[in-house]
Amino acid sequence: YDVARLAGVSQSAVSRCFQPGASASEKLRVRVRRAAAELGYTPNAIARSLITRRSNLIAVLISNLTNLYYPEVLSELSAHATIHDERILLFAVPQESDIDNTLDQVLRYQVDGVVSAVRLSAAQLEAIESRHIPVVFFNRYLRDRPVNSVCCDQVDGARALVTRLFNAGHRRFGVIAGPKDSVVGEERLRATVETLHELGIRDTRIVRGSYDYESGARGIHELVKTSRRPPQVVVCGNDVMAIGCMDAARFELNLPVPEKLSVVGFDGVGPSTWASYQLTTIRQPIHRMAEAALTLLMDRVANPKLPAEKRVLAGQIVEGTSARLA
Amino acid sequence: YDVARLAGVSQSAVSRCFQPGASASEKLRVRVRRAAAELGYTPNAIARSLITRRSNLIAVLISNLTNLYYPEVLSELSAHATIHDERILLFAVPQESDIDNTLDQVLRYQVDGVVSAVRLSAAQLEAIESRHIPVVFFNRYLRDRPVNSVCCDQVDGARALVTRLFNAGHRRFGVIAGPKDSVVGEERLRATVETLHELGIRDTRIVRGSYDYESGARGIHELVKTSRRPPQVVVCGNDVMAIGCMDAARFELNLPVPEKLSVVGFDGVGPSTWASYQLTTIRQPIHRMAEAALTLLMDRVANPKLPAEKRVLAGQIVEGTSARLA
DNA sequence: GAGCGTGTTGCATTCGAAGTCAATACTTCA
DNA sequence: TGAAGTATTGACTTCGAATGCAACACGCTC
Repeated sequence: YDVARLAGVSQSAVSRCFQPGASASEKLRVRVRRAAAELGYTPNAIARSLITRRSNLIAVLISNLTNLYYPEVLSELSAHATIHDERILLFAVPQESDIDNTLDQVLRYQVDGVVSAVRLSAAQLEAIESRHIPVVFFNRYLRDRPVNSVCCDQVDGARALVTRLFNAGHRRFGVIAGPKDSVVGEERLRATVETLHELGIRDTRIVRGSYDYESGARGIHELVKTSRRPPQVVVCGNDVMAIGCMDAARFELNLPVPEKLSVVGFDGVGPSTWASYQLTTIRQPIHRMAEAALTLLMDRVANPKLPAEKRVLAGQIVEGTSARLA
Repeated sequence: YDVARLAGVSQSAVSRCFQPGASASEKLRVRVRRAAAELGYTPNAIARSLITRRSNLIAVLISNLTNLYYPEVLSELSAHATIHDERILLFAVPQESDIDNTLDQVLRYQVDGVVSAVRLSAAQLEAIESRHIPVVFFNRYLRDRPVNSVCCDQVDGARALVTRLFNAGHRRFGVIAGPKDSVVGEERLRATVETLHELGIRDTRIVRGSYDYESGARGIHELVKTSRRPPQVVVCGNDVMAIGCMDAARFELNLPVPEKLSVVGFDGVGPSTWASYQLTTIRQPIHRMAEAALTLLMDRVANPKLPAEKRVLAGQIVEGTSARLA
């Protein structure tokens, strides 16, 4: 401010010129703005947030950026953060193990809020919230504790999809599930298995993957190898595994999709619509989810006493050609 | 600090306990640390950077996160930033138009440096550097001005690849190039065309795309439609367009790849290795490039007087099955 | 023209941490 | 034991901006 002060005539009242609500005459505003422009002055957000106690920074915790799904999430989060005049402090957590170090950094930067697409323990969550920093989980939550979260509905979509697959005549189901530590993944798995039970199908084979292409390919190999007859349909924990599964089925196992094998996925990422796959999947309304996450967060910034809230948005079945649904 | 001060006995000397180089007795350190732990104290990075004039924040400017290539870049940048004890302030620029607003925010946050994967005008660059904030371009640079940048070599890779395609017997070439504002894209286009000229091929058809799947598909349609005979090989400006091109050729134009049409791309993104594509491409050493970018940047933070430097890393040809190279 | 209300502006303080300098405490050696 | 030297510590200032409060100016009414 010194600069502008010397340039113009007044002093730290320059501050008011850069704030909409402050009382400052139009004359002063013009003069100050001109001086600021001349000296190339830019307000210092760091200093401002020191006194304001608002950094306009939101920490986004994401695990694996190469996962196709997360970049879309990040992109949407960024867009909505901008709307709320917040900047994104990105933490790409390499290993679940060093989350504690990451969280330490999050706290140091006095962020206004945290959007976490990675798993946090109750203790870790508590460490953040005890600083009165609101946290919103993205497609995650904690079982034994109310938390703010935005999720895509797993259950309804899975039930509907499985039922349609059943009605189309499929009887031998296989599942390539995600890792056990994914709460939504487990929910989806459970919904699938339960629905099959209700339909009278009990011998569903389940293998685990890690949400990447290779584990989808490994998964279908395993399913084929360990059963007398290959499955007629494979329900995959996400699109990327479904794609890996399709490729392996077609090119390595001689199981044309969808003639001999139906494959369905989950997420609705970009490549699922590519002509080679045309995946039948459940698309997450990422745009809406990001919007909800930011709104939830900013509401809690404005009013910290709001109770925890979980918003569940419905996924939408996208009918591709990777599964016979007729 | 108040907290720790009240808890322990001393006052702002607590600061020294959290710095390695400061003089503080072991006894004090222990006592302070215990008090800090008890009160859940975390140093305030904002306040620190106000006096230190180091925010430990690096702005990363990225245009289109859904582009497959950029998430990998971002992931690597993040990893290397952590090594240098820097955090990433992410700016996903939606439109080239409002870069100025974005840059204004960058300046407000007193970032230590900027990594830009988006196009900046000379004036915009000047606006940043006049604040003594070093800038490193990622796969971009300015023609008429020396700037720090890390690029993947376009020319050598393109020449080698085109020559091999020629030697394999291809004569009718098509190009699906990127948009004109991409400096590296233009360089690659030029290298391709020049090499073809030297090989005696002058009637290469060129169409423009926008680096996404659809424009790859549109591109091959256009190439086929506007020539008497379809090209034997298509050189695409990036992998995603190459994939779009392959799918359209196979499923819409009845041009099996690689039997009737060879396709090559550029980048080496994850999906290029998927069994459906097995793209022949030039892989960018993203890990090394990110490392170089951060090193370049941090060197300039430590010593602002270092001259501009451009680091060009060689791309590596990945031989898939999408092109006959024999 | 005095009194009053409203709108501007300046002064001084505050945020949390770092660093300077001076004042101690402690160590070592003669 | 005392002097010199070193290690540790505290008081105070600084960074840049925001804000409460006081001071001031202006316009209005009676």
